Amino acid sequence: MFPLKYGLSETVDSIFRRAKEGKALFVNRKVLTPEYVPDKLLFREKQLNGVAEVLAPVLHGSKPSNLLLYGKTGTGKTAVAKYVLGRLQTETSESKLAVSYVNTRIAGTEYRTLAEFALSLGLSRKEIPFTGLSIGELINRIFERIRSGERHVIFVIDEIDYLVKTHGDGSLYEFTRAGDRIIPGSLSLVGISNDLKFKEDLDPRVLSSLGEEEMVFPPYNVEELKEILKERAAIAFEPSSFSESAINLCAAMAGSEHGDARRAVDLLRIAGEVGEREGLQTIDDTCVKKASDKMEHDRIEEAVRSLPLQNKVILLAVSRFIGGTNTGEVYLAYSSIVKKTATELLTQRRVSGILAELDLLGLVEAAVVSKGRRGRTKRIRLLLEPETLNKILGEDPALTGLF
DNA sequence: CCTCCACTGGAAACCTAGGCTC
DNA sequence: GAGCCTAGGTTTCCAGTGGAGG
Repeated sequence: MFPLKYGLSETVDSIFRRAKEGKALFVNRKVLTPEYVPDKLLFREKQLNGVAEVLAPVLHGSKPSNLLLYGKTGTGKTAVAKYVLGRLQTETSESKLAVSYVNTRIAGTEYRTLAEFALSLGLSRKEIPFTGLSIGELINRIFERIRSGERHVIFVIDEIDYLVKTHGDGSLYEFTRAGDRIIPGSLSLVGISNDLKFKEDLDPRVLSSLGEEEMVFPPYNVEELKEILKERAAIAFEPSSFSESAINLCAAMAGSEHGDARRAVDLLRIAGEVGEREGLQTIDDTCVKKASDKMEHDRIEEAVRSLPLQNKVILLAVSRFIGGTNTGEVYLAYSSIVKKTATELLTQRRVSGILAELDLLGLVEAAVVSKGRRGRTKRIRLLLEPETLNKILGEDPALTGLF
């Protein structure tokens, strides 16, 4: 085998040894991932039946009403939609039904949302290029596809509020009045929204059509979260490898946010990973607390890493001020850093905008304050450790010279 | 009560990189 | 190849503003 040349191998060995000796806690880790849709969804019977009732007409060949699902994150909207659609597809083996699911925030733009929809209808990459088509042309191709296939299409638009907020409701308008243009096929929309107020941004004509049927998903309470987690934990983990109080803590932490089941499940999974890594026999409260810290830490690291170069430089400029500063000072610092890189200098207007974006990501706190005679500005404070920031920014080849 | 600072944030126009049709 | 389209990031321009100091 390999000679033990490096001191490091000691640790690698001990990690492996610990992993071998330590009991595996997971039997089925997948059960605790966000993609998993359980066989039965607890505390959502009403919503399940409601969605099924609305979509059922498609089984005898008529167009179901459009449907809107509301509720905060982790209240089971997506799970319910996917569950019902899955069942629907097994009920109808024939090719007359097509079901598409797109998350607009993951797709990113209106065009990419529609392109993804088109691809899922069987249009090829050649017919749907990355760019170049107008939205109108894209919609034409989608409609033509539905019409010629004589299919009943159910299009689930997840995070529809994001689409409307960032790109308006133009394409929704087209969809809701497709009507004659796609006969003998049909198109039904299922919109999923985290934002209860997003209806205000909709054209009234779109709203009346899209909201033919509506359904609200209330947050889970702590007791319900406990039940959900117990159910999942029983499948995911070895028997008696988790403490009841760890489950309760996961439920309580997620419940205190806003009854977010996704967060509760993530928390439990990561707690399990922590326990396994430390070679523990059971998952306890400490694992959960560590998992919670780790999630926050990972989220921040990933957010910084995936930032565009300019945003990184601005973040670096912010980090030069301990205890807070304002837009003007950040801009000055930013200007002098930019000179040392191969980057273009942005205007203060743009930097101000980027600072607002960084605030939205939770990397920086940028609150607008008035300092009376001395004007109005944003009070800016870095929300992560400068050392963490330097470490991550140091990985960027375009910035290495600065450290 | 008034002024006036240091910006904010909306709007529109511009630029680049891609692709369409004819 | 000309003339059109898109997304997405940016610049330019500018009216608007909360409140400390006068």
